[in-house]
Amino acid sequence: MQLPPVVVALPFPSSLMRVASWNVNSAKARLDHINDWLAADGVDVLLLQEIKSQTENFPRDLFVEQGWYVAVHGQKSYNGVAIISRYPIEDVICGLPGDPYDEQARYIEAMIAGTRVASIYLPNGNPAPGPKFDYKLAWMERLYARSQQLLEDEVPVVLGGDFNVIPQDIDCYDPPGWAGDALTRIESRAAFFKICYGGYMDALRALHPDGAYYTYWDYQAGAWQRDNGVRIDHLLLSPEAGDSLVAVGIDKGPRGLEKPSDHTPIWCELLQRDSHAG
DNA sequence: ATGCCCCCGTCCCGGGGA
Repeated sequence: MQLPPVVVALPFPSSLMRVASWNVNSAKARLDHINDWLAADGVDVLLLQEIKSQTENFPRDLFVEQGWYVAVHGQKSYNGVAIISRYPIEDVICGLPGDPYDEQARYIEAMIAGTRVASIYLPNGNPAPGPKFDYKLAWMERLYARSQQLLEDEVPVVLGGDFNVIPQDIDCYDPPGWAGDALTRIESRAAFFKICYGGYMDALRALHPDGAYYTYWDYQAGAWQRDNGVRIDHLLLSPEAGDSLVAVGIDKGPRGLEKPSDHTPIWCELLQRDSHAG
């Protein structure tokens, strides 16, 4: 005897919110790629890193004219982060709290459709050991503190960006070759997992616990053609966001274009159980 | 062991990236 299909009625209207992160290695040099990807992907919130432009020079109007909301935290030449959203952006914080003397534009955070999102460009830290590695670890400790603060609000939180951490050897094409690097050192990995064990889910590993998934391929030595990649761009989800995770993936398309960024987007889809989105 | 490649600045090299 055939059983009738099970119908699950959700208590509230629901929709999906698609959040992506992309280190574009210069917003100006990648403007066409960004525009094309926004149009083609159906993304709702795009977290950008390494825009390499001052806040006032970011091509904000180009996106606003197409109906996007934009928040930017930039600086001259280096670093710089931004958020491009289909929904209004509220309550913006520029700069990672915890060090008023830190002038590097590596963090922007905002509320979008009931979800708290952050675009993160974590310091590289090479050469290690050294002052740049110390800066990286101090920055990660501040990020941990901020991540804990954000849990108190009990809202969905997405910490997305270029973390410059290769969490496990499986996330690297050549672990011995990367031994001792600031991206694989035990201190960097410990700081990354401290955030995770503090209550955040690595979205990609939550749904794909095994296998190699890369988000970055060096420009040099044919790394892309040889698939010599590493996984350093991550989406970390608070419990409220993790509970609603339905899909996650890496879009390798943009890395194969002409004049690409050396990173490619990582995205996730969250089920929205309220009326904010969609 | 080093550099390959790419982007920025007021610029034809050097710093930074990872």
